[in-house]
Amino acid sequence: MDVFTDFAARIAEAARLVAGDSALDVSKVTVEPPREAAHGDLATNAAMVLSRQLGLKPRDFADRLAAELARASAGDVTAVDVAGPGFVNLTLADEYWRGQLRNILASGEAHGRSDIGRGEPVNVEYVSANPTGPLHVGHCRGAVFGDALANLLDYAGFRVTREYYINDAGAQVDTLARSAFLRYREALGEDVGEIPEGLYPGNYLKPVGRALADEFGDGLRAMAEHEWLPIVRTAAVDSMLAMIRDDLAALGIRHDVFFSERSLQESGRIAETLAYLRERGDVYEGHLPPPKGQPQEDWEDREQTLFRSTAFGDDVDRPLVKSDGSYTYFASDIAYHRDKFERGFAAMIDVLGADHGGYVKRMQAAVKAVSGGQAELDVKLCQLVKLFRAGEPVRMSKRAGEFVTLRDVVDEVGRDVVRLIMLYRKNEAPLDFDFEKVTEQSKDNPVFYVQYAHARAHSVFRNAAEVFPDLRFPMVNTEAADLSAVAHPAELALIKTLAQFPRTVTSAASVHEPHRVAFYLYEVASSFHGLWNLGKDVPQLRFINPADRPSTLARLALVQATALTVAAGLRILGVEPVEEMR
RNA sequence: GUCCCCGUAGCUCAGCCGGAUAGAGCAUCAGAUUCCUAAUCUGAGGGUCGCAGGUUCGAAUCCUGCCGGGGACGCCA
Repeated sequence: MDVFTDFAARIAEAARLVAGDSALDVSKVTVEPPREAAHGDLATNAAMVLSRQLGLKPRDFADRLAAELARASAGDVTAVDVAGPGFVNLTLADEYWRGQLRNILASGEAHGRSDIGRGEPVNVEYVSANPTGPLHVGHCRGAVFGDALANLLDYAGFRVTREYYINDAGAQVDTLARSAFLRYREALGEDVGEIPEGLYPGNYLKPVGRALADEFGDGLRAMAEHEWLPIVRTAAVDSMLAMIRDDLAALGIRHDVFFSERSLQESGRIAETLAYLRERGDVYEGHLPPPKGQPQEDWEDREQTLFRSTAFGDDVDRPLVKSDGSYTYFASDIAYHRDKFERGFAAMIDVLGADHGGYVKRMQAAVKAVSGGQAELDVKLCQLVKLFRAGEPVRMSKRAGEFVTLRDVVDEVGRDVVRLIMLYRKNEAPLDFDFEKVTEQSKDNPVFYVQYAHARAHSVFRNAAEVFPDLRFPMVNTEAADLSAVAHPAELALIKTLAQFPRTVTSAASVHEPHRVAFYLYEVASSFHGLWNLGKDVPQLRFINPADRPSTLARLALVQATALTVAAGLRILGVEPVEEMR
């Protein structure tokens, strides 16, 4: 059991005993590492939080709580202090921390795994880019974020489904089809000249045209558009999706479900959903005030089909049917999220670009409406990534078809670099991505700093195996190891940092913020590199001591716990923990 | 006009479901290598946490209003 879970239980028990109330509500009690190391190893706010409901002064309750904790945990706790407004600070015995080290080693690759999710299903939808071309760099961040979040939730015990919504029903895929049809004619030998404005100019449609020519010969050319368009559209969308899957695979991303918007329409699910909502009074015919902001030339007042999102916290009601009679994107999305709910997801997460900020309230309103308040949607918005090369912004022109693709970035700097850099920032903060900087091999590059900690640990193992040829990775038999040589404050500090991993995972998972894991890993790396360097000043602290096998084994246990913690964290982020960097 | 995000050290950013003297990296300055990888480490200086109120034992963190930056606002998805 990790230290925080352990002592949360002990403190709750002590508090109930002192209060003489076995049903005392301890939900607001926290156990955390104090900011100041001088305050000990653990601090709890129990006295401040509980004293009011007991009619006691915080300090008085704290004194009694401290005495009880000192009594009940005598072997594990070396000091209990009451400080400030009523904090109870605990200092734990070195042997307790060595026990934590033993626990970490026993957990092995599963260190930090937890069951706070209790196997509950969570649906994480991410990427969901239009299937009209290759993924560009803008998709990168949401892709990596969504994937790491899914990993994180999985590690915290949720049953995660990774989902991609294919927008294959709008006007854009028709444009795609027309663009592909042009390439088809080109493949048949026609000179099509410049790709007209409004069609997709990219070369990536040429293979689609070629494939159509191979399959149909010039058979499509004789058809009317309404005949060839569905055929070409299907072929083009399928081809784009295959390309997108390839791009995602290059980033180490694989979705469980690809969900087609068109399938919703064709199965009548949208109409059915709107009927359901209409029955409940959440869909009605009405008028909307003109949109504010940018004046819209072609706006005209008309009666239309609206979703009563204001009943669920949105600012205005939202249209569901366009003037041409087709459904709005929002209408399909409502049906889609209803489908998620009916597939058993009460917890949904959508990862979107920051430009979709205006969409959040209505979507959350919709999820409430279609689930009868049973489901909750969290929308994670990812801010823009600005590309730089040696400090100079990289210019892109989408119209000319000149944009940096996700593949370009991955091919140039590597998947691990892309992933860790994208995750080394809060999702809603903008991110500068400099091709030069992110591949720099120095400590100001967190990718290398963290990777190197893991590689360095394995370098130690390799060296240890030369000194003690019977040893091989994993170096330490957990049960048998005598850890008493691990006693220096810097070594214990590293254990304390490693012991925070489970807590980091659960808190990051519960707030849906994978970047916390990335920052934590940097902290572990820093503590480890520091200890390594201490071996220069204090040779006895070196991990490998040829003259002293027992202490070497104890140190190797610490190094191994570090390596497996870093590896576990990196795997959550989807980064490969490398064993050597030369 | 309304809504969302951001505003913390010279720079880039953590910390934000309330906790004690607000942290890290870069940059600056001063140091460490007969060494398990110097791709590293140690130390120093550097702050009205945008501003003003409020909530409370306690606010960078929660609430309200303002200022500044970005984004969104029926028939794009």
